[in-house]
Amino acid sequence: MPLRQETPAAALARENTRQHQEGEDRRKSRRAGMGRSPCCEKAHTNKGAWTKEEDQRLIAYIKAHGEGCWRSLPKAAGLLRCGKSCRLRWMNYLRPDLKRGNFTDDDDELIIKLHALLGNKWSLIAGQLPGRTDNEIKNYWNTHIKRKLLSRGIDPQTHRPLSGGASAAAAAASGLTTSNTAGFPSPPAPVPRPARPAIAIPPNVMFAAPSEDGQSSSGGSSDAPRCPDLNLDLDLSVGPPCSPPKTPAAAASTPTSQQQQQQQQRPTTICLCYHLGVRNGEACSCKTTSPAGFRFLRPLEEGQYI
DNA sequence: AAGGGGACCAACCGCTTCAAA
DNA sequence: GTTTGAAGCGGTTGGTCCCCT
Repeated sequence: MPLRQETPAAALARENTRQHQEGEDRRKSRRAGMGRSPCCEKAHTNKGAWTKEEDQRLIAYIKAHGEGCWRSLPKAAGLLRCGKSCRLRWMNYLRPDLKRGNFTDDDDELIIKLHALLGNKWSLIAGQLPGRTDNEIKNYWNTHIKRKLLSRGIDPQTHRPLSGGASAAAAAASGLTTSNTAGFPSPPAPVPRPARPAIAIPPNVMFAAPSEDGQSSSGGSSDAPRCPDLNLDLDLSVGPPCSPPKTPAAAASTPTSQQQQQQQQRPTTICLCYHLGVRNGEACSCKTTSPAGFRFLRPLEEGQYI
């Protein structure tokens, strides 16, 4: 699967070369076509590619003071960058625990399964792949895995078979998706904003393929594109189970106050996220912690799927 | 050898979420 | 309960590299 292997040394060399070639002029003009004014109030913040010196300053500062308070970091570190830019650079490129290099086939499959479960929640997916960043996985998805799935006849958004053969593949490739017909819950569509997933997956979670009729089919036939092999035992819930997800059509409509009331009246269940080490709000919206140490899961919102 | 086009990926923007005031 | 600002996230852009013709 590797298309372009790049060693760290090569990457550095490439980076240095690139930095050399990039002058102030290009830096200034680079974003000329893009939207609103920068997030930072400073007119004199640098943009574009980071220089080696900037990288070193950022690394040195974070080594000395740790991460945090990105807003004030640039000034403290002597960088003419906005905090967001510093954070991004650190998270996506400079962090020492980053793993560079190609994704393995196992990584591919894991990403595909996680995407089937979580949708475009790249940060959550990245959380299951140590050393990988959300940006990296997002790029990798868009450049490799999408194509891989399309070649298998699978819609990368819905993870379901494309109907209509080549024409459907072409449609998917052009950003169109075919309708779902198999009744398997699809991951949240990207637009509008994907639904917040309610469950976070630890790295050791095993996936078992549910078949169309709800039976496990982990050893089943294999040519057909497989739905995500999710074997999440959710029997931990206390009290009656949550209401089943509504249809996508229902999900599309904005909740009325009556719906919101009903939502509030739904029973609570134990939030797995708490035990999985997911930060508050990262995989669910629950906030409270019971005296017994459990956080309670806010039931799925309209249109949310697990 | 040169040019074109696709692939790759760093970095940006805009939006949402969250917590403090 | 409301406001505000920082942090974080996802979508998108555009420069560079590489392969093919």
